[in-house]
Amino acid sequence: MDKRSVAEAKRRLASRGHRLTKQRQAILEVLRSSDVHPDADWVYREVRKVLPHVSLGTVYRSLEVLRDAGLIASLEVGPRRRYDGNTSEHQHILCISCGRVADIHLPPSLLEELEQRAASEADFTITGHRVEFYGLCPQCLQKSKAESTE
Amino acid sequence: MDKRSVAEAKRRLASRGHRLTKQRQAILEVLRSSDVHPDADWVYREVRKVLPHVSLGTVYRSLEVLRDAGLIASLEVGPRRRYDGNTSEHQHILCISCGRVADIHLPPSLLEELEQRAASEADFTITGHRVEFYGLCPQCLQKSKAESTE
DNA sequence: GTAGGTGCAAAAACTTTGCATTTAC
DNA sequence: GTAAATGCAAAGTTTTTGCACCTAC
Repeated sequence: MDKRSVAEAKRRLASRGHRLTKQRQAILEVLRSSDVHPDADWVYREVRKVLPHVSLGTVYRSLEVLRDAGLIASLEVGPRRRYDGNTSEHQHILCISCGRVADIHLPPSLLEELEQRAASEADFTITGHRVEFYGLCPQCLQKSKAESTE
Repeated sequence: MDKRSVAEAKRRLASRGHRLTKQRQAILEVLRSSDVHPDADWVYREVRKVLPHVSLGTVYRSLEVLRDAGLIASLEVGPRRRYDGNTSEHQHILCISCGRVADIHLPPSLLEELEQRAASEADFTITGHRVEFYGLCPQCLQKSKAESTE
């Protein structure tokens, strides 16, 4: 993680009364250098390669703090909570066969229309949305095709 | 639950090698007569009013079987899995303050456009989507307004 | 009659928490 | 220096499972 990123992370955490510890920095680095959208346990196992004594409790606590500070994002595709080092607005698609998650970028105008429609339907004040897709990734599609022609 | 519904449930379950037990029928009735989008434990407590000896394990197993048979739907807004007796295509909005879930109906054309956009972005074969919103329900909006003017 | 389902209780899976000690600022 | 954070372990919450007995078909 470069100097600028460290400073920015420190700033964002400090604004909420938190600190950038080496554990949190390691978690950030692990998440930002991967695109697997992992769960807490995966992060824990990766961080332990760098900080062997980190605890699972710290990973859970740090993921929450980092997410509240807007430094990472969380998603709930599937049964357990997963995390994403990429906080820019984007959507996900989950492979129903292998569990892999890929990124998708929908046009902001379409998302805006979505929220407007929802707002006019419900009496709610909308603060956010979640748009996810399910399907078969190219590899699993191949596999299922191969199996059906056996 | 009327005769027709029972027959339909029986048919759907039978097609997958399952049976319509009195426990499953009670679970279906509880879900269909409510719009709270409850979790397994709520269903358990409701069903126990009718069948006092039902077990939580049976509720979990039945909810899965009923969902796989298409007789109910599940949603993952929030930390635990919730269920919906209404299986017709619709979306949900979750109140971030009180946890209440309300139904929304987006135009099919908009959802279609969404899937088409996603399909053209990812290499996946899309089989489904999940569109959810977050916000404040009218009651909680009132409350937060009242608090901020205190 | 029999495959599928149930109740019960134990276990698994995931996440949170209390506390003495350490550390970032 | 001190408030925040950590490691460790224990506990909490939600969900799944093994098994002997039951029941829908």
